[in-house]
Amino acid sequence: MSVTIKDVAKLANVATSTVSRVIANNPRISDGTKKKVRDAMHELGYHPNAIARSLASQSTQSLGLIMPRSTDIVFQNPFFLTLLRGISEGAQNAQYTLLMTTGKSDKEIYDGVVQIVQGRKVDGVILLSSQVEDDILSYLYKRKFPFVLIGKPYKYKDKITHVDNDNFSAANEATKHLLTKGHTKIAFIGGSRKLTVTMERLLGYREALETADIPVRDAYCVHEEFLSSGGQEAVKGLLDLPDPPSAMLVTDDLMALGVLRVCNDLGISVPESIAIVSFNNTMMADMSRPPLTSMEINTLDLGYQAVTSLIQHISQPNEPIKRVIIPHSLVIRETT
Amino acid sequence: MSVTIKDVAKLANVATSTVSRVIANNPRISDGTKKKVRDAMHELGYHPNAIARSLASQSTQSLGLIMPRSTDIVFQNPFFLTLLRGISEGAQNAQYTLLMTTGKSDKEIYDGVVQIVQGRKVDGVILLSSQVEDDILSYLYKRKFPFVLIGKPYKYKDKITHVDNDNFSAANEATKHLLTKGHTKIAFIGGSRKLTVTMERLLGYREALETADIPVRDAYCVHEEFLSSGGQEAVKGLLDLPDPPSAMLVTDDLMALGVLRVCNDLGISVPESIAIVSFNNTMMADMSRPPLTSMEINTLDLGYQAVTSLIQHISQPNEPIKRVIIPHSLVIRETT
DNA sequence: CTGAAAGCGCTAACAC
DNA sequence: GTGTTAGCGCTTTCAG
Repeated sequence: MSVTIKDVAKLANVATSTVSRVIANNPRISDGTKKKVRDAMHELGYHPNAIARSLASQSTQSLGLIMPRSTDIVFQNPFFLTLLRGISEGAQNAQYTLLMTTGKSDKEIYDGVVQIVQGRKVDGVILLSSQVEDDILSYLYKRKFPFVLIGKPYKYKDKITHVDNDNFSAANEATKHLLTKGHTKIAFIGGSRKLTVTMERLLGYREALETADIPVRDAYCVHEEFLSSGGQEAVKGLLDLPDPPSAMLVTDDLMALGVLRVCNDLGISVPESIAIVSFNNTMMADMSRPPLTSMEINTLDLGYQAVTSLIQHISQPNEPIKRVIIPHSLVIRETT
Repeated sequence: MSVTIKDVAKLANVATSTVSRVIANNPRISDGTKKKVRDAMHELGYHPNAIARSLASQSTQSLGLIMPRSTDIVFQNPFFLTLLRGISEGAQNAQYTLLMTTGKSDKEIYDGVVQIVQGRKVDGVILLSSQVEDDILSYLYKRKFPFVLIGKPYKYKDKITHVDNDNFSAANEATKHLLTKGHTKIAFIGGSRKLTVTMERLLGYREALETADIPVRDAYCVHEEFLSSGGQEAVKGLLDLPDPPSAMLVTDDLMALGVLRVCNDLGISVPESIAIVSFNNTMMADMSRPPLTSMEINTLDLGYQAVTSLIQHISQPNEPIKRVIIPHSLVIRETT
């Protein structure tokens, strides 16, 4: 097999425990032996076995990444790529590696989580987005396993470290932007009703309308997947209405792109006939024709802060639960 | 601590080795004891510790994912997201989990690799793209560590399992497409010259021109990063030429989008004044205005086949080295 | 400041 | 079929 701590100990004429201490850079070891041991390591090309270390020290220097939605969907959205970039930067900075589990069905995903959590393959877990009834979240919470949620928990709000935007306000402001543009018939195209983020944004949207004394119409609120096709479906339904909306609040750029495409195909001019405000402000918002007015939610930060909070939570489990709110800002382009 | 194999053994009145065998579903165990042990596991809520298993069995059921380019760049390109989807599907199907290491500098990335490889955190590694002189590739090759390359190795071609497109032919066909459209002044906008994929495509491009008796001009060949900004830089330089090209072969959609943007800003009509053929056929090719003619390289398959090959290579190390070529096809849209 | 020795939780010969 | 036992490679008391 490969070279172990024993070989190093033998060559350096010390005990294995001393070698171990040198690896951990224990200050109680004299500089002399430190050098001796390090030389031996070099000579043998020694590199510590992380697995053995993990077993003995009960820590892995890995973080789990859980996507509680089918990978089919998540992996098609550039939003996720940016989030991943933020997460990976944070992990890299703290010398953690990332372990991903994925799955197509809820069961597959859940089993994957159990495997890495109970299998102790990770020191903590990042949960991307939460549902109203979230099995995985409950599982982690009950086991008291360190985790951070990107999004807002439905239950145990002040018992779960989470990183989120103020989605109520963001949607509220986005809707108001549309109102100031003179729109009164504003539709809401959101993701699944099971997601807390969707519900938050829906509330923000409703509040804006109510404040403006505009009745909220159920027919104007549709829910689809965060895909271009989702946006297409949604807008088709809305345009078929006897009294179609003149503006739409779309909670994802990819969906908005679908909306835009349908409008384009139907010869509906944007923003003249239909105004659109979108969410996430991904690269696509800037690239589309016309460029999308989109809510910047600072996705990169969302990911980065999530890892940072998680690592802090792991190293100081007794610190109080943290809640980080990432700022948002509307980027106005040409669809409004 | 949590419940271990010993607790199960005690409750079921068997030896730990028996429990271990039940976990591995060893056929030599009688159905009776199997049931007895499983019941005990259930009762205690036992779940095997993956780390301990790994240490004892010298296998982790994890695969490493190495991005040999700065994450800043990779994580901005939707191409990568699709690749990741393919990889993750393959891994999931085979019950492997994915471990990602990233880094900003070459050194960071290299150190990350050493850490997971020598640290034995993974059973094998997927290397995304290769450079002409590739330290990481050499390292893995010399250590005889199981890995698969997505792309073409510069050295040891038939000693390294790799999954790739026929990039020479792909670029060749793309160029010929432009030639048949009547273009003779065709530029090449590619990625870094260090990447084998760039060099392959450049060769395919040159061969097409030479066959058509068109001299290859060095000024027409530019190399930039796979970013929108890279495309913008490139096209600006080309348009400043005394005799600017009328068509461009761009080896990435994101770059092509940058090209398109500059053309748009300058009032240059596409495809009338400048024709563009791009590569990768990501979602963006379809979304851009005008939609990009782009080379479909079946990115999802590229990722999926890579994992499959790697897993096979791990389980049967003595099988011959495999080389998988994923087909390509030009998707003609409105930029040519 | 350093060494001896007991484990971390599991697997895999080797017995019987 | 099942138990005994010796590790996997490292960390961490406890001595000294």
